[in-house]
Amino acid sequence: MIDPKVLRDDPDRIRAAQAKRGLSADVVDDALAADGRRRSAIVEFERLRGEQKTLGRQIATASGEEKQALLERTRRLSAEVKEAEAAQSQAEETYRALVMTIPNPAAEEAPAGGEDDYVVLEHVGKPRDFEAEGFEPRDHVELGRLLGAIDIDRGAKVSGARFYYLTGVGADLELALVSMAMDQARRSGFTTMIPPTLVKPRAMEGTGFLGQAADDVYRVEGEDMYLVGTSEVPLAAYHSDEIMEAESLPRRYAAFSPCFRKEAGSYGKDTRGIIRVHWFDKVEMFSYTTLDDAAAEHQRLLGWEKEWLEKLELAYRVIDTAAGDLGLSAQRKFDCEAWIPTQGRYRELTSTSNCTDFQTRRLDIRGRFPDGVRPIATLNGTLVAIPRTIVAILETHQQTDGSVRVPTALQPYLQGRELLEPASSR
RNA sequence: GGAGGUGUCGCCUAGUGGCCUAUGGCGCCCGCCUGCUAAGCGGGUUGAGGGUUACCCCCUCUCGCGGGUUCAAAUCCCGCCACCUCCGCCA
Repeated sequence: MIDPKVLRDDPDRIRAAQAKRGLSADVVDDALAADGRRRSAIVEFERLRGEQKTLGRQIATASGEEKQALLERTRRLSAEVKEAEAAQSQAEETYRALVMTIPNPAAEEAPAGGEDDYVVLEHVGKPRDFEAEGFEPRDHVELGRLLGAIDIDRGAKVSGARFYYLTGVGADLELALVSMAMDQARRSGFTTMIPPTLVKPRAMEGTGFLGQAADDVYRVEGEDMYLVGTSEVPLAAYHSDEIMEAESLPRRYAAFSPCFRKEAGSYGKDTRGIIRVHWFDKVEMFSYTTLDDAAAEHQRLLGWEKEWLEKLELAYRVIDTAAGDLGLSAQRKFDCEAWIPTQGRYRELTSTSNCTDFQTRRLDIRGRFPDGVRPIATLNGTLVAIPRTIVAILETHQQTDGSVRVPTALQPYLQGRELLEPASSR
């Protein structure tokens, strides 16, 4: 949720922020009007309630006719109070519903515009030149089949399109990547976590996934529960309704969890392979810190993501996502996109967002500072999203015979294996 | 899933319709006293919203959550949630 004070005192700032994302500013005016109605409803209720309390105290000590007269008066008043209270909660609900739809204003540094208006910040590593090496790279589907690592056909048979089995060395690869990621996170000061992935609406809404993003979310039939699309959700909600001691910040968590996404609206996109799937496992980094430190923490998260990709010896670039592509909660977002040889382009492998106080306001998370209780910031960043990382590793490190070289840093997590070889040649 | 119990401030706790504007203790903060420390003494210490807005101040809400009864609810009634104990089931 945006800062209600900013909305009230400096609505032009929110209007400009809407424009930068390519959104209408009408909601700003609607919200301002609703805020006015809300405040007058509060004043009216409090006036009546105050009167009721005053008279109530008199009744307690009055007697006889005086008491009867007071009772007569307060009986009517009681109904008015009830009415005013209902009007107040109605007005607050209307206001809240409007404000909740307003996205986090993008950072000044974030590029304006939509999906295609990102800015490339840097390239790291060089995409492997298969032409110069004189062979046609196989795609991950074929490599996965050769290695006995990915079984897409049976995934479809059992669960449908966009599902897969990781088998044999594929399963080993996931466990290795997860262990390696958790090791890195632990060394970097993160508390490792295994969070629940079925959550109540509050957690979903608090992290900004129930608004226009709700289409992409699995809801459990017959229960008020959702399957999370990222462990950002349970990690953000972890400290909901809490006041965190300022000196305990930054607090960092790294969670391993499955992620579930409907992928609504992506029909026909990435239908081949495991680039875009309904379920995958992920290790996610999550930080709680002060608003002053948030931008610096964002750079740290990006730094850990880069360290990770470099250890996997992948070529990638970093982009600064444009305002319109930020999602509801983020103020700024960096994506690390790895080069996928058979696609001839960079694809998102990790993504890190600075959500400033947007989620903490919704989840009632604050910090206790020497000068009082104030909002704090949350940030999230992918360490490893398994399927896409497997795609990048297989395709990047493949050899002419279909075997795949294991990046040095990963070898200790794969029983020392330096090479993954096709099942038939073993 | 069934039965019973519990839910009050960071923690413990008093509180059975109006004198609750919620008690006391611990912890914490400020001050006094004091060779130092401890003890002692005095004061402060939930959070949110609104009025006003430099500050002060005033008001409303907040006793797990939501309803209801009543002129008036921490207190009475109903529903829900969480935890504890037991039973059932289960990895």
